[in-house]
Amino acid sequence: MPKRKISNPLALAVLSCLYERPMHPYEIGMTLRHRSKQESIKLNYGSLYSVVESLERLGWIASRETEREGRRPERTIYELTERGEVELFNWLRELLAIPVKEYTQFEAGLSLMAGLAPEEVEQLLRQRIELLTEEIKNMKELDAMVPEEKLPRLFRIENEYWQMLREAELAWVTRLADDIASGEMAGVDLWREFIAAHKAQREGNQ
Amino acid sequence: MPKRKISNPLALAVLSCLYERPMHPYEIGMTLRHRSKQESIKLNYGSLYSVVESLERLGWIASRETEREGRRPERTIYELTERGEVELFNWLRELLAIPVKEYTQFEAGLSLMAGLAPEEVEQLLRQRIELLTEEIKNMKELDAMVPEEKLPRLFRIENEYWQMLREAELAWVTRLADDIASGEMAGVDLWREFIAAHKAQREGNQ
DNA sequence: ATTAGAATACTCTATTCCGAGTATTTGGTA
DNA sequence: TACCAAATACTCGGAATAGAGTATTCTAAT
Repeated sequence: MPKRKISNPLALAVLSCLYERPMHPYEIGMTLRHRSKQESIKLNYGSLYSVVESLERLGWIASRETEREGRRPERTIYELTERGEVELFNWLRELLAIPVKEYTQFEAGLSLMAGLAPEEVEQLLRQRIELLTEEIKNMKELDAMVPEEKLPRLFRIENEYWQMLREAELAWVTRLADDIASGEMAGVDLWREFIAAHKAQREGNQ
Repeated sequence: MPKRKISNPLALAVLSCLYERPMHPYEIGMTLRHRSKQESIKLNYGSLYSVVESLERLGWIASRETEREGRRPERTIYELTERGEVELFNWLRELLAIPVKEYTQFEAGLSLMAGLAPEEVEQLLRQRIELLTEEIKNMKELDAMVPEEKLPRLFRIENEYWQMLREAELAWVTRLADDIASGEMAGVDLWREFIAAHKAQREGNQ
């Protein structure tokens, strides 16, 4: 798959807002905030304006008019072009249908965790378990505060996804911590010795 | 938590290589490739060199010597400073212990999927299911090719994590697709009507 | 009547990031 | 022995990003 012309998901959110009706960038930002989309699509104003500029350059959106109220800064109102509409839906289809590899911080940590002693890794994972547990609890509480009639499942599906991922992670990390502690993970002794030897060697060199 | 001075995980990988012994950047890159770390930490040469520069500016690594073999380009060999060693381990601890929110492409897609008709979403999710199934199968096959004695669990833990996440996603997406198809997800009719109405309105406007 | 603070609506700049490109050398093969 | 692909070791420039900063206006309390 050839790389997208523009890849920041914020641009997709912009297109999707303009599909509803023409807006100026700040209004787009507010709309996304009110719908809590900024929890699944990173929104900051610097990016918003540069993304809008890119979309205009690509001809996916066009500025319809600029207006001003009182002496407030001018606002440029954009609308979706036909081209933009096509791209919006194709992009959305691609995101839903095609899994892509993404790099996470935790994955990076895991891939280098062999540099820390097993006991310490276990303790760090225990801390993660606590934090994850709390985070999940909070998410569920927040979720429960808004009834289904107010906000149907369709509009919190990204939340459901995120919760599910965190729960899966929690279960896995718990197992891993236990396996390290119990020695169920083979080679923990070698690991410990290796760390000790390495540390000694480094200290010797100084 | 105050934002890190340098946040690209590639920098962490660099530090961790230099903890073993002094190297030049290209060698760091090769080391990471040979250990398949580029599957969990995005590696490209542009970033590698700029990250090394940043680390030197921060004083976490220092250039020890520059040498050349034959008429090949010069290579600068870097070593970890004491400060760098401290930062390496603190960073690693943080990554393991503290969960951070990360934005994924799929999440973005989910949060805007209401713009597509339910039938189409279902079909797209089915496609995702197929691709995920295949990806998981491939990962497992690749994994099975190297025996545990050759590469202990400790060194493929990031793989195990990734596989687990994909499997969790697969199960969840399958349920979601089924719920949309069966009408188990409440409000699918409203959703369908809403899309049709919106489309009609847009066409009317043109 | 005044003023603090939130909201409005961006703009600017400093990094960071990434892909493509470059120039040499080595190794294998025809 | 001539040649080509792969490996070596980067460099460069442009695009993307993030966060802080700016200037105005509205609101609500003192």
